[in-house]
Amino acid sequence: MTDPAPTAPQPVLPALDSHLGYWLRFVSNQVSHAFSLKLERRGVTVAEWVLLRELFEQEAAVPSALADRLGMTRGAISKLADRLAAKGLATRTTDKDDRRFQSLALTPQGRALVPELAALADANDAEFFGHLSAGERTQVEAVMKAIVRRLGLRAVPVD
Amino acid sequence: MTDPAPTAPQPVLPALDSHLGYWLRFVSNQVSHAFSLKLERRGVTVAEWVLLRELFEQEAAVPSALADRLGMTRGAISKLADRLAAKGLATRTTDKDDRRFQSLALTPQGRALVPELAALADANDAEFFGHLSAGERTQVEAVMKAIVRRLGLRAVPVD
DNA sequence: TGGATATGATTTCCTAGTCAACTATTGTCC
DNA sequence: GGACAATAGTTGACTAGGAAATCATATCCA
Repeated sequence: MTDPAPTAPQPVLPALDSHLGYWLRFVSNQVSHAFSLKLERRGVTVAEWVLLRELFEQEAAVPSALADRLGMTRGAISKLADRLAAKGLATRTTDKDDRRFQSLALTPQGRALVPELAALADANDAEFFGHLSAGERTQVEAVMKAIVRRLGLRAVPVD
Repeated sequence: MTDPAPTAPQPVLPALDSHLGYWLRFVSNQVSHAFSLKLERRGVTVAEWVLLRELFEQEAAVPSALADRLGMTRGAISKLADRLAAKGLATRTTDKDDRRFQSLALTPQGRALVPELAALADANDAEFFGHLSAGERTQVEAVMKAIVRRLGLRAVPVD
């Protein structure tokens, strides 16, 4: 660990880009950012899109279950629901039987919007990954799924 | 586009997890989150780590150049520098010749800390990707690098 | 019945960014 | 030489989220 060269005072670090995580984050950030720009033109954020999509498939959903599923806090869901409601895309209704519970549901506008946003998501994915060969695609996807499985990860990635 | 089945009112969306970007973000988020937990124990955030690392290699750096390189605004760098200074990890000095310019540099504590954090980064990467075969690693890395190159992306991924 | 407890949602405070306005300094060019 | 443009950094208003306290409702059980 001696350092005889007077012109090289600091030890060398392992290169940042030697980490696979670095490249993943790099690409992933760019993909997300590009997508957020597309969504922005429709007045929607990525988090909002994720929630809208959940509601589209569930018809009506309980906020705390959504929080679990999306890996967000209940507080965050609460505010997100506020925003969606303000935009006229979703509504809250409190459960008749147990008034602690709410259910969130899409408005007709919200329901109409989701497929359009889904098309943007498809386009975005194609933009970044469409040129990959089928082999590359499945290989990368298999590796990612294996990691998820191995570590027992859950939760839809939001941000 | 008619929908004859009364029990299936909504059209089906392309599955979210059919997107490669979905899996990338999923894994990438988990990697980042795990890393942020490790850093937290040393009282450092991910953004701070990235900046510290840059300073470690550059000896002294101009804030606005860093902002460019890290894909952050000058305002963010300014506040980040505040925090690093408050923690005694970096210092600001204004350029003698052009007093608009500053240069940021690590303090001895900052310099001492970086290799420790780098070890955490190594450990984190190994935790998620260490079990991959050399072939898988290089394959995934090659695909990511190709995407970066193809789209002419720059900027170190921070968040 | 009614008080402790549990649970869902909201609210408040905090952090860490962006954006845009602002300050300070330097350079330009008449 | 002096007004004005350009550039670096800072600041303030705003946004989105997390953590923890709080509010509302329901359940349990003595």
